[in-house]
Amino acid sequence: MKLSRPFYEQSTIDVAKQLLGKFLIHRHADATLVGRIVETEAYLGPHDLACHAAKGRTKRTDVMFGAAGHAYVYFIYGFYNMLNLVTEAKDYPAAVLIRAVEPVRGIEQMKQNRKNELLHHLASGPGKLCQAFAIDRSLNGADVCGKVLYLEDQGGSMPKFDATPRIGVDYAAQWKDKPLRFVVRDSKFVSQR
DNA sequence: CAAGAGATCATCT
DNA sequence: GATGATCTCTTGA
Repeated sequence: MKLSRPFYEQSTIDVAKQLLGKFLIHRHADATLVGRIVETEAYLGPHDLACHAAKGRTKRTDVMFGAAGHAYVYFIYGFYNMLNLVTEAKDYPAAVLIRAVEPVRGIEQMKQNRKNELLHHLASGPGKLCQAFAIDRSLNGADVCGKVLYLEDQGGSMPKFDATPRIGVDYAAQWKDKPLRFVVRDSKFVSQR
């Protein structure tokens, strides 16, 4: 069952937790790429110093201020794209970063995209995931309740997970230690280093 | 195995 | 002109 807009309109932390175990699907060219989400991070809004929107509304963060259920894709370090899902109400800038998935379908295509044969190196990090799933800034602002890029609940209970501080946000003062990163317990497909 | 550097660019000051 | 929600490779022990 495809996740619809109201799912993304919930509180960002709830969305981040509930996304664990859901399936990310990208219908791209000939291939359908599918992965099971095993790691997410919540970026809570304008007061969260680790959230890009803490610096205000700019061209880059504009999508986060829009309606829930859209993709916020941005480019960083000159190399990598990051995939986020916009949450909460319109004009409230919050999002969930998808950090890692377990490859399920389209694995051959992912290996080609990544130029890497090892299953647990295909999408075990936000930059790798976008490479494997052929996600770039052309998808920024895309509706994830549509037909190209979307998420599915395929049943089953929510996996057991741990909450830890977010990665790479040491600059965020008192926000850097908040347990807003959620990882599926015992998954081999979470981000590595 | 851990640590460090380099790659490379959109965005903001 | 600086910097970052990263990854890979190289180095050294």
